[in-house]
Amino acid sequence: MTTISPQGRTELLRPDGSPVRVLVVDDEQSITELLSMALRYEGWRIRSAGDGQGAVQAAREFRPDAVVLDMMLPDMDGLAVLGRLRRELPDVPVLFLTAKDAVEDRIAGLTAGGDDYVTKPFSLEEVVARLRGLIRRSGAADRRSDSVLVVGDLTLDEDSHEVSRGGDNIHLTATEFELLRFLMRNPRRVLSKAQILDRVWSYDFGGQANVVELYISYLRRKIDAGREPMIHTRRGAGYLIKPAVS
Amino acid sequence: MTTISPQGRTELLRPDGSPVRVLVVDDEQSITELLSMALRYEGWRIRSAGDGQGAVQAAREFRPDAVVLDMMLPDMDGLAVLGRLRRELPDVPVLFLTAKDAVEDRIAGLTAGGDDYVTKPFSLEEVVARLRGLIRRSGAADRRSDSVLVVGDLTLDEDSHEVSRGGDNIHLTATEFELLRFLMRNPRRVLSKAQILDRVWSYDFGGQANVVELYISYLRRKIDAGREPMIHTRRGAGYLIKPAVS
DNA sequence: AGGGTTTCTCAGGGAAATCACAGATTTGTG
DNA sequence: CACAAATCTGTGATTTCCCTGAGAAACCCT
Repeated sequence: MTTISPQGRTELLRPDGSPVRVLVVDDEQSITELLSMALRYEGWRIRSAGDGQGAVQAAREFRPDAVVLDMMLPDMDGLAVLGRLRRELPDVPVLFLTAKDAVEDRIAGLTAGGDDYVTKPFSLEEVVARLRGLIRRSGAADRRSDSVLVVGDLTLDEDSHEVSRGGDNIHLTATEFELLRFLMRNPRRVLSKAQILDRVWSYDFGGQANVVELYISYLRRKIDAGREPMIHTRRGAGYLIKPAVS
Repeated sequence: MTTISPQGRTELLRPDGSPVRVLVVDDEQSITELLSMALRYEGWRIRSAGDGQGAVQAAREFRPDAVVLDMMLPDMDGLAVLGRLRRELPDVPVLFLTAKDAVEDRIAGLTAGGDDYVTKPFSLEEVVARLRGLIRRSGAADRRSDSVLVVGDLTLDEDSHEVSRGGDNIHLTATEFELLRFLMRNPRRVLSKAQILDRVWSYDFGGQANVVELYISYLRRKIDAGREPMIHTRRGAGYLIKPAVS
């Protein structure tokens, strides 16, 4: 089921109305903390583990609806952990975290069951979106929830990556797409440049903060060009998106 | 009966609307896990067994609509297992898994009754497709469901392996065919290279991920050449197929 | 054995995306 | 109105990703 929280954010709930449960497994504490924060903010219940042992035990006790699993753990091989997790939780989808350059060798066969993966360093927007997709498709959350975000006459389909405004198709690059998704998931809410940077860019991004301005500019050209603007600047505070008819 | 799930995926159901049941028998646990995940994702109910004993017992209790049976089991000869299964489940189709170099004529005799076989190492796309075919033809699922995929003016017949666009017949190699089938079974959905690799190439494929790019390139030459393109690249995300007229 | 076909690796070229930089523009303030 | 701060955007360098030609190896059929 999808509900609208008092703050206007949408969150997934299980069919019985209880919050979705996610287990996060990574040996770097900074990563588990980062992810836990972000995923709790989505309205999910989070448990984390720092090694394979702990992961298996947490799986047994916590009965998560989805797992985020780093493939590089200190005590066990990622595949071994996966096997043990599968025995505990046969139908639970897994989102793998892998190093950028290790993608090809070990992921083979892993995403076949409908699992998914993201490479480190990731952006939170990416992780959250993938997890939402996995949970949605696994049936842990109500299947009626679909993959299309709508704000005014602007739509964004998370499955097909298609964006259109007033019927016109709009092509976006990967970064533009993620930025717009973040805005559209928080309509009518001012998002600071820092929030956007933390959420849309990967956690190790070391560049200039004005990339956000730059990408807002790109988005405006594609989405607001010649139309009633939907993306607004709140000087000194940030940006927000809302339907054109205010 | 064939239904379209909310996500746009098609899944087979039995005439009474309950999910199709499949028993997977293999002594390598990695294989049963891989298959279980993939087949569950098709919307089927799965039970697995690791030897002949377990298979016979599971057949008795679980009453599957189809069986995937490795012919190399530790405790019994494959033929013996088959015999015992047949006694339990006289009309249930069997998909055999055999080593590449196994004696083919023996298998050929077995498949005469409407069964089928796949050689190891297999691709999931292959197993799923064969299984769907067996189930469809056995009558466990509604027979009205047919074997032709259609996207725009492009059609692909899973039985005859014929592909045509706008009336023109197109010859595809085996790999090209499986890639196109996978795309067409997920129209308008972005599929990552990892997903494609996991699904279309065999589970032990250790090669370069750019075979996917290469085969996409081959497909384009045959399908999109001189026409409105149907295969699209989403840079940084993957590929998708959709009708040309958008 | 031999020719045709298919699968796959490798590597070069090219296009697209990302980002830094800097100057232009806007906005709010006194 | 003038100024400063904040924001916007044009330009181009760099990086990343994708496409495809060429050829080697495996396979298949006769």
